[in-house]
Amino acid sequence: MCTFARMNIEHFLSTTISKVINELFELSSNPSDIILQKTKKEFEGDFTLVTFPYIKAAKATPEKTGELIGEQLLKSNPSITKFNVVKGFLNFSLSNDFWLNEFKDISKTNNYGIKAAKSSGKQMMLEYSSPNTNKPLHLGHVRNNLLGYSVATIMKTQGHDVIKVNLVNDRGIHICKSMIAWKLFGNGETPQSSGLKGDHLVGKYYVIFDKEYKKEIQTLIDGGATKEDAEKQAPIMLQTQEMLLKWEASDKETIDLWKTMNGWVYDGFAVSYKKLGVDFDKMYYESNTYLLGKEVVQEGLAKNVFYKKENGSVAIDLTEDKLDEKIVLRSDGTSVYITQDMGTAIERFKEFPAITQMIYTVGNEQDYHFKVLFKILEKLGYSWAKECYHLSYGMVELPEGKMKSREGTVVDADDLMDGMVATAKETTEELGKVEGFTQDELETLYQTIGMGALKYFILKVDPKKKMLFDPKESIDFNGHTGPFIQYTHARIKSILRKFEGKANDIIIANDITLHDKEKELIKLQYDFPAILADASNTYNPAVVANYIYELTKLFNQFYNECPVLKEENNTIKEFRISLIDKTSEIIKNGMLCLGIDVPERM
RNA sequence: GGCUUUGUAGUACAAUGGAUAGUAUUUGGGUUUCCGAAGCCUACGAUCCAGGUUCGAUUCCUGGCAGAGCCA
Repeated sequence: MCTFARMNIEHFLSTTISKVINELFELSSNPSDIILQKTKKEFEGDFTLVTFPYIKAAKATPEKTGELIGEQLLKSNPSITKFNVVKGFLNFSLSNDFWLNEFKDISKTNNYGIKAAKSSGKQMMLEYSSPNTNKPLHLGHVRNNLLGYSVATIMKTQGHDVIKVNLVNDRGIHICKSMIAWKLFGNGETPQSSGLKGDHLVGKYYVIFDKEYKKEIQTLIDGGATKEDAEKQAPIMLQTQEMLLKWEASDKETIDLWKTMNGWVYDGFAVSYKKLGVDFDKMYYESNTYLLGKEVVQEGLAKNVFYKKENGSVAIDLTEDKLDEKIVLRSDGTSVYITQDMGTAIERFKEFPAITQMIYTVGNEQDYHFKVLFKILEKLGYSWAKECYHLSYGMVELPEGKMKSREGTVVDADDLMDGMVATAKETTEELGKVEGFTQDELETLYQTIGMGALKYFILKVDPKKKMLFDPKESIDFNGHTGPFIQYTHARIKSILRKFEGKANDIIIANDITLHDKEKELIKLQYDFPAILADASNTYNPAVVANYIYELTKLFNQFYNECPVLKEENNTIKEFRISLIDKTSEIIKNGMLCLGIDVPERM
């Protein structure tokens, strides 16, 4: 019964309760109708049943109804030892032995809560990062990368085979802007000659383009041109458009420059990705995929899903679906973004026929775009369209509002990460607890703590919501933060190191009376698998982040009240060692789901 | 202008339609001869406004107000 109960405490309680209320009140409820919740801390009990829904059938007050059900529960299941009623809430407790047995099962399970790799038989593809090769990564990309990586990791804990992919936007007019500016003003500057990181170097010329473009526009306006004309006629813009045409015509010189500059960017990105700790199973490049989708337009026309307009462009009418008309092919025959997205999706499902989900990690500014994309795919008759999901996340805002690259208000990813690591170093040195670390270990530690702070700060927020980042106020290392959790993990490991024996070898005794905090820890540990499943189903790392914080905080409370190494009763001491050993494992695995490492010492 | 979305302590974040709305930070107080004080304990402080549905609304619906995004 124990194993069964461990997997399904709620289920077995619901079954019991359903039976009880059916008998008492002549109802015909199913276990799935029973709404159970965890009892709030302020009240005594483990689980709570809200009795308001049954007062009519019971023909009694909420209090009386709770009493009736509670009495019956006590009789029907020996694991239920007591109950209390507060208004319409029936709180009941499970026995000491029940929870102790619960922990025995948990402690025996290696990597508790995490399913074996690829055990679910489901394969899915998750796209994230998707940078442009005309500028370095900034804070917005950081959120995207951390979110995508974390969701992929969380889904892997459910036994899914997750293919992480990156679709690099490596072509187009914006790429040509950097190229033109470099050609005109670069004097042959390279990452080697200037010591600038490749992506930053290219980004620099993107900014130079913009400045020059504005200057030329102003000159034209001063010469009497309208703003609109000036924007079209600025020489540097004409040159850029010419360059794009040359690129599309595979002009050798243009392609060579493009390859060279993109190469610089990729070298730069590789460094940033490594610092971020993210990786990909497959790279896609828009220069290879941008022509995809044109056949799909023909297909759509043949199926009468698309129609030709008078000016020759091709469109789809989505007004019935509360969306607008969408152009899928311009009158000049060139495709738009959504055309290549359609083509790319179709290609991917051909290439990976087994995938059951296609997840796009893209900011919420593209909500409409993805609604349209998925709807079009559905109308074209692709059955997998319903398996496409837009993992939409909110913008990262600064105190003064949105980041704007042209106004120089972006928070650069590399600067941010370096700053965090430097702060970690300062703080660690101030606290001075790192005797015996080698220089390499110290560098790793600063990296771990600094990145832990940054990653946790970003991932603890619900992805759907926008979040605020104030560069002037450095990210905290105390309280609800990554370093707090890392520190707690290090403390536990310190205790375990001092324990003369192996936590794994401990056989937990049967006659232990649990301390309140011990019981709470077991109850919270029990939740871990459900937390991971929930986070996976809702694509939400914040669920894991907040859970791990709760667990960590609870451990600290426990540790404050219950001695471990100093406990004189050996049975209790060993139980506690086992309890904190499991706690540290869950903290570690939970943090790994967020892409955060936890140190053994800090 | 149309569509989407968000409004919770000074600040930043939580809360399957449920109990006295949690947590961090800030500020005040306490805590270390004792397993790691980046800790623990304690105090102060909030649901944008007006209706509606419900036994019960931060949550769902309608209308305002404010911010953000998308589309022209």
